[in-house]
Amino acid sequence: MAGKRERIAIRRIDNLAARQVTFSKRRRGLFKKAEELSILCDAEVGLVVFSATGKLFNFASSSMKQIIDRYDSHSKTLQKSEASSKLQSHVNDSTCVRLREELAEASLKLRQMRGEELQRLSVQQLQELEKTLESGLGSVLKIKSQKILDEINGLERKRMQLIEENSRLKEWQGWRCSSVPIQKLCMRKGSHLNP
Amino acid sequence: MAGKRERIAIRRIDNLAARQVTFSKRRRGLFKKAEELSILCDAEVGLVVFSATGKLFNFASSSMKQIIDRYDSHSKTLQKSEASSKLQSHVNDSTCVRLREELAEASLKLRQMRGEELQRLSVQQLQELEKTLESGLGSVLKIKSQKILDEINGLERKRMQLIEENSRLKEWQGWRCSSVPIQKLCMRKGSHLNP
DNA sequence: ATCTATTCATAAAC
DNA sequence: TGTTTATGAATAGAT
Repeated sequence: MAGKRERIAIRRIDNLAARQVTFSKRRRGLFKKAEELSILCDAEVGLVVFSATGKLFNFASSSMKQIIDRYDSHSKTLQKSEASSKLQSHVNDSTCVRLREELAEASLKLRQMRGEELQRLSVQQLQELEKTLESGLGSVLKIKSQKILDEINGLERKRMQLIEENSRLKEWQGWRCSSVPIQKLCMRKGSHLNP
Repeated sequence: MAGKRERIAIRRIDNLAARQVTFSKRRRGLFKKAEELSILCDAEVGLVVFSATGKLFNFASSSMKQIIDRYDSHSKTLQKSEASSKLQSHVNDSTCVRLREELAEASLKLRQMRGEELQRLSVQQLQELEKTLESGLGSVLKIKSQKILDEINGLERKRMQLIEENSRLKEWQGWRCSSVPIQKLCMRKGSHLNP
């Protein structure tokens, strides 16, 4: 028979063998779920695990480098000094530096527009942001309703076309039933302006 | 009643709302399991997730910087100790290209949030943008009123301090006018608990 | 590694 | 978002 499973407390497993077994099982589960999340929800996921024995396991929905870079640009309290030697050369490239700075600023602004990291803004800056957001929202609403109207009009136009085509088909059918010679039928069919 | 749960296929969830709900739920589950693994098995775990909307979520059993550094030192098969300048510049170029792309995307998003270049967005995308803006606006308003309240409280505190100081000064003046010897005045002035 | 009994996670509905 | 419920999944313990 199999084991009577019990709930376990979340604290370090003392027994080495049990700990290793659990590590294997749960690590697989964790990586599977990480991948599922990235696929199901269109998210970028990076997962790095070092076992107690120092072995590396990792998963990245895109590439780990890209994810780490993106992470760095988000949590950009850190400065150039901390970059790994691999990245040093990039930092020394003036174009890259400028791009990084611009990107950092742009993503800060984006995050602020999404309502994050507002604490260090002054009341006046918040007021400006509020105005910007309100005006943006206004434009979005305007364009949205415009698009919806367009869609409705498009559908209406198509409906009318179908009605027209329908009546033409009915007319055709009427002529067919009354045994009109093909030639006359063709003439009639072509003369839209002369019903 | 609750739902009759069915298994779901692991592929991108098309419906936006369902995708967001699933993202929230599974993200929590994933982070919980990441933490449990690190505690149970004494492993070093780093997890980074970017939602489809660009929001960052992360967990690190120690510190993310430490984990990334350790990851870099493990995964560096391509050491740059004496890498050719060709390879260097290539890496640099591709980094720049990526940075440019990210910057372009970020500034497009910014402009769209400000209400520009909305024409090529679908109604659904506009709807998402609308939600984001509304939620951002909500946060801005919240933080703003919070800050204003803080300012008011600060002013009130200062006002009270001034009133207190004022009454002390008046008292002093009273003593001065009644020609109290300086010594007594000083004693009295120091004894705040004994007016 | 394989097998269950059980706990846990979560899809659907509200 | 939070809650509930029925069900699918993960996994602890045993083999």
